[in-house]
Amino acid sequence: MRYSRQRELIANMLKNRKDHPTADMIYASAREIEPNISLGTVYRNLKQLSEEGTILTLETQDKKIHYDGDVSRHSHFLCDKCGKIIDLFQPAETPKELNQLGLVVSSEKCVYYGICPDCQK
Amino acid sequence: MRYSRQRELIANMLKNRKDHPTADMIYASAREIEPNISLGTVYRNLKQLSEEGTILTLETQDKKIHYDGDVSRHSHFLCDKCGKIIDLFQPAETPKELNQLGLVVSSEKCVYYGICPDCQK
DNA sequence: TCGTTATCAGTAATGATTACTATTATTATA
DNA sequence: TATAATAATAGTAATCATTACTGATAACGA
Repeated sequence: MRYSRQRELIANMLKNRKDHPTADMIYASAREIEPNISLGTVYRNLKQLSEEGTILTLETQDKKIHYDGDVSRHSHFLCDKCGKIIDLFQPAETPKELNQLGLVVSSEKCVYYGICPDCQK
Repeated sequence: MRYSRQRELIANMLKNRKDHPTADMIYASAREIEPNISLGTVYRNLKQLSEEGTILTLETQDKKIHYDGDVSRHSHFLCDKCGKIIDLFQPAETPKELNQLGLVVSSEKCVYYGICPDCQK
């Protein structure tokens, strides 16, 4: 993969913020620094960076993909009402500790990613 | 919520199958029994049923929502290559046990849902 | 049985994401 | 350092899963 100023900008922006922005939010921020960057470029690079493992994705109920520049091991809390995303770093991931953070948890979704036995052949 | 033949059909179909179909897959199956059911009806009812907690959703990388009629506590394995979804019932959710199932796990995503402190006020 | 209204079928609209194309920028190599 | 090969880009059009809309139908309490 070749170097590109646009990709570097996008990656750095994600590393320097603690929220979980969508593509259009990143596009808006990137425009302030690189006024001619296009939305397609943002999408393409977000896809590349996430496939590389440089950033993470978070598929939520709002039909938009949220991106996370923090690839350290942590989970997320998603508010069913306002859609807010809260980082959960260990060891705050037991029902007790979640309650102590003031979070009322109603459900939990855990997904593992990798290669299945069929595709390993 | 009123009774509807269409909603009952959709719910029953999901309860009776062990895969994780998308809306259009459910639409196709439903058409075989209820030939005039519309795609909009399928989407509307899937949304209602999942908001109720009768069924679960699984947001994957393929941009389609997958539905699961099994609401018992379990996780999922998602193959990065073929997109296959595999149910993981406890206690098969430790790295060791996942390996014993022949699954090479490269990453893991855990999300909790509920109401955040702000929205509880 | 009747009135209210949730639900439906069918279709149009939405909107996030991807594809396309001519141009520009990176990088390996002479 | 100049050059050729080709990723990557900006700008725009297309895709397609999902939602919204509308007039007709069906559930169900009174």
